[in-house]
Amino acid sequence: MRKIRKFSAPEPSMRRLPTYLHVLTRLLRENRLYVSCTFIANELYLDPTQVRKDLALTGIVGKPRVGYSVQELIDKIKAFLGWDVQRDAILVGVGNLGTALLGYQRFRLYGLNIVTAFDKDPRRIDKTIFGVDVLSVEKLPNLILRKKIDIGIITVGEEAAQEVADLMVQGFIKGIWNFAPKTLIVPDDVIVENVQLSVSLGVLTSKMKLFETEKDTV
Amino acid sequence: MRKIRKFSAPEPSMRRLPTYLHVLTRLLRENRLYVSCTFIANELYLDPTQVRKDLALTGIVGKPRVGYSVQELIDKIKAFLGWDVQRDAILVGVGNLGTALLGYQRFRLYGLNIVTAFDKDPRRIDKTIFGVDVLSVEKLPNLILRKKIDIGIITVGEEAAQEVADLMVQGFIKGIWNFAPKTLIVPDDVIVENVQLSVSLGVLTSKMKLFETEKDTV
DNA sequence: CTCCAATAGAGAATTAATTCACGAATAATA
DNA sequence: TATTATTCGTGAATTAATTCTCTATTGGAG
Repeated sequence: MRKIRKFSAPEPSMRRLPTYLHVLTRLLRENRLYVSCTFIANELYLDPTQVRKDLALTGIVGKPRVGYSVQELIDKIKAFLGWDVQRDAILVGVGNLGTALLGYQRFRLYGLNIVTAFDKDPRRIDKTIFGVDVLSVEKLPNLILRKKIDIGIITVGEEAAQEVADLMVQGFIKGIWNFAPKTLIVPDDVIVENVQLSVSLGVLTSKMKLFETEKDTV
Repeated sequence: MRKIRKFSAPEPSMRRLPTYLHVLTRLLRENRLYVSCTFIANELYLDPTQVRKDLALTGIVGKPRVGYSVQELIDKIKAFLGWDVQRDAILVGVGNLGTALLGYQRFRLYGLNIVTAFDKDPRRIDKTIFGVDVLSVEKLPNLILRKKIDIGIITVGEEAAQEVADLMVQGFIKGIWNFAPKTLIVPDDVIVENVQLSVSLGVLTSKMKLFETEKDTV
C-alpha cells in the first residue's frame, strides 16, 4: 500500500538530516571511515535512537559494533534530500537577501544552480551579481519556459510575492523557495517551502523572555 | 507548580505565532477590529482549533460569535514573543548574509536593535553599512561589556563560529542567533537559536524528490 | 576459541502535538 | 423576546514523534 497525497517522511527528521551531513563532511575531512549514531548524537546533543531512526530513512544499513560508513552515509543522505542531482533555479528580487543568496556558493553543493535572477528595478537590471545575470522580470515567463527551471526563489516583498509565484506556476516550476512573509496560493503539484527569519527570531526572543521570567519567579 | 528547566511552550506553536502576526497586521491596515480563529486558519491553511490553542498561549480571551480584538491580539503575541521590548544586539561577520541582515529594517519592528557590527577583514572594518558601524572583532569584548548587549548574531563561517560564541558568552550575552552551520557549545543560561538555510532547502528538495517518485510509481 | 563491550535494529511505551466533539456565550435576526 | 448561527474554550481522542527496552551481530581482548 502506497501513501497518497502525504509525503512519507516526518518533517522533524528531514530537518535534522542536513545537520548530520554537516558533521559527516567534517569527519570525512578528518579521514574517518566509520561513525556510530552515538557519536553523531553526542556531537549534536540528540538521542542516539533518534539519530538511528532518522538515518534509517535514507536506507543506510550499519554494522553492529562499527557503525555506518561515513562516505556511504553522506551519499545516502544527499540522495534522500534530493541533493544528488543538479536543479536549475531562478531568483526573483535582488534586494539585500536576494543578493546574499546569489553569493552563497555553498548551494552548489546541494545541487542548487541559480541560472538567472530577475528584478523590476531598472538600476539592478542588466547587471551581473556574483556571476549571475539580472534581467527584467518581464523576461521571466519566456526564460522559465525556454530553459527547464525546477526551482523558483522568491525574495521580493510581500506585496509582489503572489504575483511572482503565479508567473512561476505558469512556467511549470516544481518547487518554490519563498522568503516573502506571505502564504502563497499555488496548485497542489507545486511544493512551497517558506523561510521567515522572523520565525526564528521569535523562537529566540520568546525563549529568552520565558527564561527571564522563570528565573524571576523560581 | 512551576516547570523547571523546560520552556513552557510547544515549539511548533511558537513558530506559528509570527505568521499569525503577519496576517493580523494586514487586517489592522484594513481597519478590521475583530478576527476569528476560523478566519486566520483559512488564510494560512491551518486547523481552527490549532490556531485557537496557539493564541491561548498568549493569554488572549476572545468573545464568542465575534472573535478576538485584532489590536489586542497583536499586542499579546508581540508580548509573548518578547517583541514588546527593545533588545540591543551585535552582529559578527559582515559577509553577504550579515550585510543583508543589517539592511533588514523590519527587525526593528521585532525589537531587535543591531547597534554595532564586527568583522576581522580590514577591508570591511571602520565602514558603516546601513547605518551600522563595523568594527574590528578585537573591540568586541570591550564593547559588549560596556553597552548592555542582549543578543549576538553570528554570521561568520563555521570555523570561527565557536570562537565568536565564546567571546559573546564572556560578554554575558543572553541569546545567540546563529547562522553558522555549527553546533555551538555554550552554558545553560545562554539561549541559542540556529538558522540554517540548507535545512529549509533540504525540506524543499526532498519533498520535490518524494513527490516525483510518488508520481512515477502510482 | 571464548568472552566482552559496543552498536545496529526493531518493536513497545511514552510523550507531545494535533484534531475532534461538545457545551456555553453572544450578536444578529425574525 | 425567542431563535439561530457563529465562535470561543476545554477536555477527550487521535495521531505523530520521541524515547525506552531488548535482541542479535560483530570486532577486539584475553
